[in-house]
Amino acid sequence: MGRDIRIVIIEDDEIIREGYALLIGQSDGYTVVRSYASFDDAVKTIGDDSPDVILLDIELPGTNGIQAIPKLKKMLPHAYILILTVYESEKTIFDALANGASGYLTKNTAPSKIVESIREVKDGGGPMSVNIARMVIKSFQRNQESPLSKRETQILEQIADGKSRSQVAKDLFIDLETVRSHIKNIYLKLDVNSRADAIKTAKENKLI
Amino acid sequence: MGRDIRIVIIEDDEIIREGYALLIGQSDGYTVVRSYASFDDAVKTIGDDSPDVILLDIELPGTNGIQAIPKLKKMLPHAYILILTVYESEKTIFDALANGASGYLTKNTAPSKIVESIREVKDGGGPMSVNIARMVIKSFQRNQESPLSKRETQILEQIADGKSRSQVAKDLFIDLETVRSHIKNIYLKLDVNSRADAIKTAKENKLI
DNA sequence: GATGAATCACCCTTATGGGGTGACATTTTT
DNA sequence: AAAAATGTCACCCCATAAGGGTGATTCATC
Repeated sequence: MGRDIRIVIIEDDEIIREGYALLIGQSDGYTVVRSYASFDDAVKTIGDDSPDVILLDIELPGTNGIQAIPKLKKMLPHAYILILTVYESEKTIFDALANGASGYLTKNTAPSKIVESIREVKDGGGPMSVNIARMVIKSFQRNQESPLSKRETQILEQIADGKSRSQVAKDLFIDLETVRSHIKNIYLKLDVNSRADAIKTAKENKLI
Repeated sequence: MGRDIRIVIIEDDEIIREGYALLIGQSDGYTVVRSYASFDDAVKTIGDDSPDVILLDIELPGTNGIQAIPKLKKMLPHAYILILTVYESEKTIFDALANGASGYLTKNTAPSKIVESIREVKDGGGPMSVNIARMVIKSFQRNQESPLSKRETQILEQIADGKSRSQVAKDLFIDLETVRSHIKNIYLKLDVNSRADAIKTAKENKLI
C-alpha cells in the first residue's frame, strides 16, 4: 500500500470541522493534515500542507468556497477538491464543478460515504450525493416534446455554434434558401424573431 | 413497504442477461418482469410489462440502445432507464443521457452496486459508475489556463448566445467599438477570423 | 516602466439577417 | 383517403452586422 491520503478541511463551523477531522483521521489510510475555518485563513499555509484532497465548504466567511476553488487549484494543481456543503441550488453546483471541483457531497451524507468519497476522488472518480447526481444528469437531458422537427433542431444547433446561414447550407448540402425557410419556421414555432432569442428560448427549454 | 420494483432487462448476450435476471430476481424487493434480447423484440410487449426500471444495453442487434431510449420514454414515460454497458466513450455517454437515460453503469460494476443502483434510480437518484461520474464532472470543468481575459470570455459567451455586437454592447453598457475591439483581440488570441471558428475553438478548449 | 486589460474612434467593403409570400413533393398522422 | 407536417427551393425587399486595418487613452499589475 502507498502512503496515507493527506486531507485538508476548510469549514467554518468548528463542531462540524472537528467532527470531520476526527471521523476521517480515525480511518485507516487517511491523515487529516490540518483544518481551517476559512479560505482566507488557509491561504497562508495550505501550500505547505501538500494535501491530496481538500474538503471544502461553500458558505465561508470572506472568500466563499466557489471563489476559493480556482485559487486553490492554482496553488495546488494536483490536489482534488471535494465540496461538502448544505447548498443544493443548481447554480452553486454547476459553478463549483465549472470552477474545478472534482466532487460534490451534501452534508447529510453518511460518514462512511464521505470517507469512501475521499478515496474515490483520489482514484480519479467523481463522487456525488444521490440528489446532486440526479441534477447533473438532468442537466444533460433534452426535452422529449420539442416543437421543432429534427432538421430544425439540427439547424438551430448550428446557428447556436455561430454559423451563418450560408455556412449551414454548405455543411448540410442544401440551398441557402432552404436554410432561411427552416429558420423562419423555427422563429415562428418559438415565437421569436432573432438568432439570439431563438437560442435563448431553445436553451431554456432544453431543445438544444 | 411498497410493492416490488418491476424491472425489464434488454441485453443481447444470453449469459449476461440470465445472469442479471437471476442476480436481481433473488434480491428482496425486486422483480424481473421479463427480459429481452433486443429492443426490436421488446417493442411489441414491453408496454404490458409496466416496468419501473429498464436495464438497457447499448450494443444491440437492430435498434441500438441509444436509439431505443427516446422510443422507450415515449412508450413508458414513467419508467427509468438505466444503461448497463461496456461502452465508455464520451459521445455514447452524453448521447445516452441527452436522450433520457437516468443512470449509466459499466459492466464491471459489482453486482451489489447494480442492485443498489436500481433502487437509487427509482428513488430519483442518478447512479453512475465511478469513471462515468468523473467524465461527467470533467465535462463541466473550464480550462483554468484560458488565454482570454475575463471580459473577453464574457463577451465570447454572449457571442455564443447568438447576440450581435450591438446587443452585447447594450447589455454590458459599453460602446459598440469596444465590443469590436474585444472581439478582434479574441480572434487574435484564438487565431481565428469568424464567430463560428471562435466558438468552436473556445468550446473545444473549454474556454466557455 | 513595461505589459496586459479595457475602453473608444474612424477608415473601408462585403456578407448577413430578417420580413413577406408562395410552390411543390414527400412523409406522417389522423 | 384526406389533412397536416416536413423538407426543399425561389424571388421580392432593405437595414445592419461582420470583419480588416490602425491608433489612442487610461488603469492596473508586475
